[in-house]
Amino acid sequence: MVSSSAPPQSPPIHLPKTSESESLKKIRHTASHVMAMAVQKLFPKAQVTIGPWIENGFYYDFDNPEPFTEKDLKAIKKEMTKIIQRKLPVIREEVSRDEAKQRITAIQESYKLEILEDIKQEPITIYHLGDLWWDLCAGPHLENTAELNAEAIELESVAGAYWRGDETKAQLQRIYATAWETPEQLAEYKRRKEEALRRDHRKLGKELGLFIFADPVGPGLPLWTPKGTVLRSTLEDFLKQEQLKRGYLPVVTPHIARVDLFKQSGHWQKYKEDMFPAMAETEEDRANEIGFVMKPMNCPFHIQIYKSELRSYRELPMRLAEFGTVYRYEQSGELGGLTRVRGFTVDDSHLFVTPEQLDAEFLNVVDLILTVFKSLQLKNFRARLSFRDPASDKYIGSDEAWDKAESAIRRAVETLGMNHFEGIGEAAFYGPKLDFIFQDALEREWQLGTVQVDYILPERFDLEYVAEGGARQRPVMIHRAPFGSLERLIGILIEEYAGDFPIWLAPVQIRLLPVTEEQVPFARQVVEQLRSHQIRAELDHSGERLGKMIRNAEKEKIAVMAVVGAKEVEANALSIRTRASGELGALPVAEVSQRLRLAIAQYADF
RNA sequence: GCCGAUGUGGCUCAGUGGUAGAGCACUCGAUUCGUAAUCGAGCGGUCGUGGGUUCAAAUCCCACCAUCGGCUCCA
Repeated sequence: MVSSSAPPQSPPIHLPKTSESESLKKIRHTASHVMAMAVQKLFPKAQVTIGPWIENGFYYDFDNPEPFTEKDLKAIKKEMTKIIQRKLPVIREEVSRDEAKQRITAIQESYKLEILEDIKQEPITIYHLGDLWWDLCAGPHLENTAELNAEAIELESVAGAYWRGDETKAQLQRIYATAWETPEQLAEYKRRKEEALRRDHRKLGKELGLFIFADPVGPGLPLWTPKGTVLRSTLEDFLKQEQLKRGYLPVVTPHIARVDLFKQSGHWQKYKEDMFPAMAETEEDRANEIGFVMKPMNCPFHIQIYKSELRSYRELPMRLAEFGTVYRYEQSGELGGLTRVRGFTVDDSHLFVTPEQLDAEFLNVVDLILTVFKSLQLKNFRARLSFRDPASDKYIGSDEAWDKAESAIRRAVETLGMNHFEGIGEAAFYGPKLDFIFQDALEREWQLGTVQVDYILPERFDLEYVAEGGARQRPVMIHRAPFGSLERLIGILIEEYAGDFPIWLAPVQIRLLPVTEEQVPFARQVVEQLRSHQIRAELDHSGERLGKMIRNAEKEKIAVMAVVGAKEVEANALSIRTRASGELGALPVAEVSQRLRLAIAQYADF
């Protein structure tokens, strides 16, 4: 249905996350058991594994010879309703480890046996549904299945999932479901999911004509339309200005380089499989790994520029910056919209600093990143200290270098008193990071900005500077990208604004709507006048009626519309209508121009 | 890469074995119009691609490609 008015406002229904509600925890634990029991009733060959709650519902992983279908979900739901109606008491029982083992062996559930081995404490708790079904579970649970409301439960989707999240292990069938206290809550949850779909950047990107993907070009390789390119370059210009103020030096480097460059940096050894295959002239070259590859990162290039001359301590910190487009061969199943692509542009910079400058320079970078987020009105992010996993061998460099780098990041975060959490195992292979994590419309998390402290690449590339007094010393590198990826940032921004960009970012800042053809010459002249002030103005010359032109502008989410009729021509004025506030009445052309320029300069509304 | 679903004109979708449909968009004509759709006509599709089954395939089967939901991965 198409409606011109805002949806009717009903009293808001509070939807807590599972972690915030004891009641939902019980409901979802119990619902998950009921679902597992239903599945085993209908699919006797299904083995149960785990079935935890998640923030908006729960899932359960089964090992079943056949994947479940949509039809199966309906049948399972029906069976669950029956179980609920049987009013089975949920009984908690404590047993010894041996007892638990015996019982599991008796019902031949091999996955459960593995789970039992992981449970450290004793006694082991078991929850029964009447005397018909039981599962190892820590609880808590409802007291009776009848406390579940079958009308407030929905089985949402099936998906493959690896046992223990390990791709070398068996692939299980996961059923995602949700359960609430009341059907009204379920309806509200579904409404919000649909709402989220409306702001999905893939949908809006198509509707607003910002970017496309083309089959002949290839997956994960976005093409930017004129409107999308305005967005991109506006963001680029904005950051370039900020960087200019902070002493960054622009550089430009090529898209490809010899394999050797990445052998020296370590990328080839670690990420060969994730790079586009090398371009080799002969099969012999290919066999010897001689050739050129698309760059997966910019750092080795910037390092070459640093190395091209003998550097003095007087030149440091040296901040080399570039919007560098990189190419990574992401797994096919991982691609999605603009958030995960195979070619993307990093607002990259590499800072070469003395060890003494490190702390201050790190703080400068974080300050820049926070300034950028503030200007973009991005508030909903979390800062993650991405450190190495001591148990993994995927890193290069000495423990000492890592310790130094990690403590530098920790010091900076403490100095700033910034909210943060630690992500062990989230570090880059050459160093720890401070990452800024955002959510998309579907509540999936993505890394945007990042700052990394690196003692290791300077070592690998034998970087030096001449210190005061003449001694050769090794600089420290900071890798940083406030946007992270321009593509991903734009994806997040589209969803954050739901397509309603602030004026300074909007591809079209004002559209003139002439009431009849009579006003077209005047409107054309006004458009030219506004454009001469760097305002992105355009004219609707469709010849449609006013109502239709407004409708089109609204659908395209044009923030400021200017109606031009006979009266306006007479008064050298524009009747302004904004998406946000509706009709504002007639304003002199000069004032409209002035207000637009102010809004643009201050990242504000009209 | 793995599991599952989906793929019909530019867009949104209908069409489950018998000569390809609708709305919007686009083009043309009429209308010159004041804050979310003026009326009429026309153009447009080898039904993702390639094989197969059949007298006959958008529809059934196989493979591949792409997209979506997950899993795994993410320098």
